[in-house]
Amino acid sequence: MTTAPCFQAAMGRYFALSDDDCRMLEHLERHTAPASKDRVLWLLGARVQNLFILQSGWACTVRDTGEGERQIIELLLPGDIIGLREFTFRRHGSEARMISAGSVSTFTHQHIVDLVAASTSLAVSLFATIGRQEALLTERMLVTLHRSARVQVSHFVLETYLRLSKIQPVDPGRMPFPISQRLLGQILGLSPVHVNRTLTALERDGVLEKHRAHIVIHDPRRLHAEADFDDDYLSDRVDGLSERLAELREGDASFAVSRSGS
Amino acid sequence: MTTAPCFQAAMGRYFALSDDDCRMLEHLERHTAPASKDRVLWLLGARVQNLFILQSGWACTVRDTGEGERQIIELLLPGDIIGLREFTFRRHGSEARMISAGSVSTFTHQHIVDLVAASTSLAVSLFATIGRQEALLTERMLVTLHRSARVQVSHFVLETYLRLSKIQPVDPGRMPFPISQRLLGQILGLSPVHVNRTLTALERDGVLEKHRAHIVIHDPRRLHAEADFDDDYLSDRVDGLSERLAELREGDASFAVSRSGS
DNA sequence: CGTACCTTTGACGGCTGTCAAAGGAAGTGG
DNA sequence: CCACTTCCTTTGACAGCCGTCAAAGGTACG
Repeated sequence: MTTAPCFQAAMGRYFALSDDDCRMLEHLERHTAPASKDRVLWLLGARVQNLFILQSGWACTVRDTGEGERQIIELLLPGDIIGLREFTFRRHGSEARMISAGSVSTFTHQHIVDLVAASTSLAVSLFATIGRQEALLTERMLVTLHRSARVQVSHFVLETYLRLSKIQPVDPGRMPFPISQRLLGQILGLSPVHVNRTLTALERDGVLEKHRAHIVIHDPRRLHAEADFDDDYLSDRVDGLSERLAELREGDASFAVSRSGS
Repeated sequence: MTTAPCFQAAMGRYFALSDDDCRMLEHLERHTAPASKDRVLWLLGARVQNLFILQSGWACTVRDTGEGERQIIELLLPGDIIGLREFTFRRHGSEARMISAGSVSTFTHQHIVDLVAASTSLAVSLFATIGRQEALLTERMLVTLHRSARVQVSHFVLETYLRLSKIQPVDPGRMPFPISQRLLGQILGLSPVHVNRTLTALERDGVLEKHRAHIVIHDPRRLHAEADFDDDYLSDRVDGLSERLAELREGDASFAVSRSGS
């Protein structure tokens, strides 16, 4: 039951947080419990209530698409917040479940409102977080719609490698990857058969080597080229907002004042 | 230079806004100017600075995908805010441009910070807005990855019809639709040739009839079936948050207080 | 009246899905 | 420690949706 401030680190990626901000984030991570593989965090159609912070292990949100097919919408890694995109909805439009065993912190959607009310910088950090998650989704869509299966697989592996590297050092020669070929197909919208053919080809060409729960990246540069990768969308850089936050903190409410009515 | 409170109406979809909130939104819509067809609002890679409220006309955000192909990421209709998903980024990961002539209100990303600082209910409404935009993207991805071109086209037309209907009455027999077949292909990830074949088939079967700038929906119910449509993701219903906002407004900061202690 | 863009149609090819079956690897219970 | 079950991986054959290429007709606009 570690209380590694996983989420604090993630939220602090965009700009420095105050001590008060950190205390509030700690509060969110207070109720942490282990979660087994395949543990369901919420079901499709369930009333929105709880959000989660993934402390360890991998998770995903997923939708069934008629005819028994499933599509993974987002892959969540440690430090990610689960449910932010849906916290203003009445009911969940997806299912959320653990991919591997791990642990999650639980809190309610009303806590998010409290956070937003209490701290502008945390609110903006949440916008930054949701924006990054959406950028992942956008990039996935671009790749799945316009690139071959080979590029898709390469792109996803590299993206995941880069995301993981942000939260912990990762050895390209042995990167954690608890994703079966079937699941990989559900992430990319490919059939498991074709995923297998693609992986076999990538292994034959010495690009990477997928094992049951890890991947060997033989040549990161080669993979980068295979994936035709442009990593702008993974950037945590924010611009011009921290300055504005500082001004607001110092009482310059030039705009905010004008609201309360002349 | 109308000051139709287009955006206020959109922001008020989730829960009632106070007079102060409305005044602040008016402020955002102060600088409104006409925008011609194909007017570029920002370019890929440009520094993030301005956001826009689409007062009239249609717009989109778009990405080039190598090899001269383009993918429309989101379609923006009157009342939509343009740039919210990227306002915490340093540079734009997309291009934004007008699809048809219209008018837009312009303000800076720092204004969003001011808004969030000044009003919790507006901040939460912004989260609701960004969440709905992301839901559109998710649904588009599910349909494009797993359904035939026929379903994709039907789904998109119906979705657009329902979105439009939320902001103005729409006659199914003559719905505005300033989208060329080429553009429709860029939205769905299909070739213009195949879009044409699909539309031809849908017209032959009496489902709809696309003209240069409008669509005739012969039988909405039939279209609904063709699209295998589930409109949950278009819901504006929010749950449990307005109550919390009211409590906070009345000074109940039970959570916010507990943060700084024990 | 010409230019540019949009729409339409046909032929052809390929990437990827489906179906089917067999071999492996991991976990379970006796 | 072994049988059994279940899931994952692998391979082959075949089909189909959709992209590409090409060309012609239509429509708006200057």
